[in-house]
Amino acid sequence: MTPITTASAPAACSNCNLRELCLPVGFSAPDLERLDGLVASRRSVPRGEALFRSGDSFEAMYAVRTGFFKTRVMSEDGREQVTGFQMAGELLGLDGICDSSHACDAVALEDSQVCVISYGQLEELSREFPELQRQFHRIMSREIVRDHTVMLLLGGMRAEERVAAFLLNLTERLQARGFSPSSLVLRMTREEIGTYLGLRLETVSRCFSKFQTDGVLQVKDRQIQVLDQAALHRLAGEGAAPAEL
Amino acid sequence: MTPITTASAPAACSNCNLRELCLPVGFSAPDLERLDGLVASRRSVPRGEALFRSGDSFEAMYAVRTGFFKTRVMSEDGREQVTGFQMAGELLGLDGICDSSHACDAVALEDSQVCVISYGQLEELSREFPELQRQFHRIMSREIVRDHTVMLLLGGMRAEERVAAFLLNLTERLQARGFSPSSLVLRMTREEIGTYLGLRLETVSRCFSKFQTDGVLQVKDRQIQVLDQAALHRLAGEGAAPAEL
DNA sequence: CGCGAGCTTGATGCCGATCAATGCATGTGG
DNA sequence: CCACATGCATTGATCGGCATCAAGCTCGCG
Repeated sequence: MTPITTASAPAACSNCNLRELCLPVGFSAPDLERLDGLVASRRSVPRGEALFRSGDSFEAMYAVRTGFFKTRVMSEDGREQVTGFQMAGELLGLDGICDSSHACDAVALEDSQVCVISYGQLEELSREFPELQRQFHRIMSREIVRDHTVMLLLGGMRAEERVAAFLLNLTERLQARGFSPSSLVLRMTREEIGTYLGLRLETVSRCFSKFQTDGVLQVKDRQIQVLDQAALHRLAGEGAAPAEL
Repeated sequence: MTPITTASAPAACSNCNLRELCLPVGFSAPDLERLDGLVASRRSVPRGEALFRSGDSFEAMYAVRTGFFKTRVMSEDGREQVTGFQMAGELLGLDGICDSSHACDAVALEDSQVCVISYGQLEELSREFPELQRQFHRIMSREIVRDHTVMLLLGGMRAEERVAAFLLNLTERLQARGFSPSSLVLRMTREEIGTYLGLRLETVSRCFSKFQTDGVLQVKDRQIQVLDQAALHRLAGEGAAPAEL
């Protein structure tokens, strides 16, 4: 159902530069090699293609190696809700475990590459390596906590707060990957942002414009400069926390 | 920080009538006894008290044995978002794994009792019993999928759709526990429902009234009769699915 | 009995959806 | 190279759903 390019390379966690963000956090060099069996192969997903779709049988999980994804669920009447954006080092497919078939679509927003992680392998290695078991649980737990934060956002925040919180979250994650916290390129359209935040694309656009005239942002298409991070924090509802960076 | 009554009883999964809903799904009788070490103790939580609070250090998870809970997150400015309601057989505390401290509050909506499940124990037994490992992963995965459904609801549905979907979800879960799908007693206030659904309590109340005048529900305080389940499905956004039950 | 918590119902107003027009890239085929 | 289509973004005008404010009700309880 998804016959997509399958580029096989000598996949290995032990020499991957994402290992501090991904599943093998906290592994020492010797153990790391034992982990290499975890990643069966890699897979390329061209921009716009789905890595998996709702209903696909669950066979593996995927760690983003390069590129950018969105996940989305659909309602019966065709409405789309984006449930998250995933970048390098983040795991996709956790939704598939509970009933052996995926519950959402994962779509590449740019040409991407993922590591294919067999769930069966992960189960086995988890029994052998408590550290891996623990880390996997942490990742699932973090996803739950993240979802609760989004529920808070969708349930009660107004448009400007949502957009500010969204941008802050993006910059934090980019920063953890070594990028500047003040300059970013959006990988998604205004509509996709809106569908994530429970807003229309026009509202997202207006927020960007407002933030720009207020001197908080510099917006040029998808290129964003954060001019006043403290203000962004304030807008997102945080109690005037002084940015220490 | 939460010195609450600690009623110790001979806790055991093997003779628990919730074992088909809870962690030990699919265990045969002999293995079940090995699982009894999982539940260290039970704990009673009076109505209105917190089982744990955001920031509490994470030491264990909890399976609801009797009673009813809500979980909630707070924003810095004091707004509350209810992230879920939990009934018998459901697990609380999964949010605590990711950074060893809880990220939400769990509050009893009526006098309740929970089984205390040591996370350390669960890790160990998971290595020994692949079935348990699998079931635990399924539960976390299901929580993620559930959260995505709520995001869909909060992101795009209007008030009546939200309330209808909420009621349907409740009746389904009650039915899985052997209760009637057409008669239920709400354990929570209108305000708590609203805070879950991203609505004000007045709006929730108006929806109930509307459903009643439309002949879909019979509402008397917290006592709800579902008169037309098919209509409720339609209202929740499903494409006129004929209820086969 | 009186008080307060929770619920219902009505009147008004605001935020963001909706509708609509324009601009601006990029791509495509004549 | 131009004419045209297409996708994405911006901006304005109007509208509607739900929040907000307000009043009164019911019920349980000290």
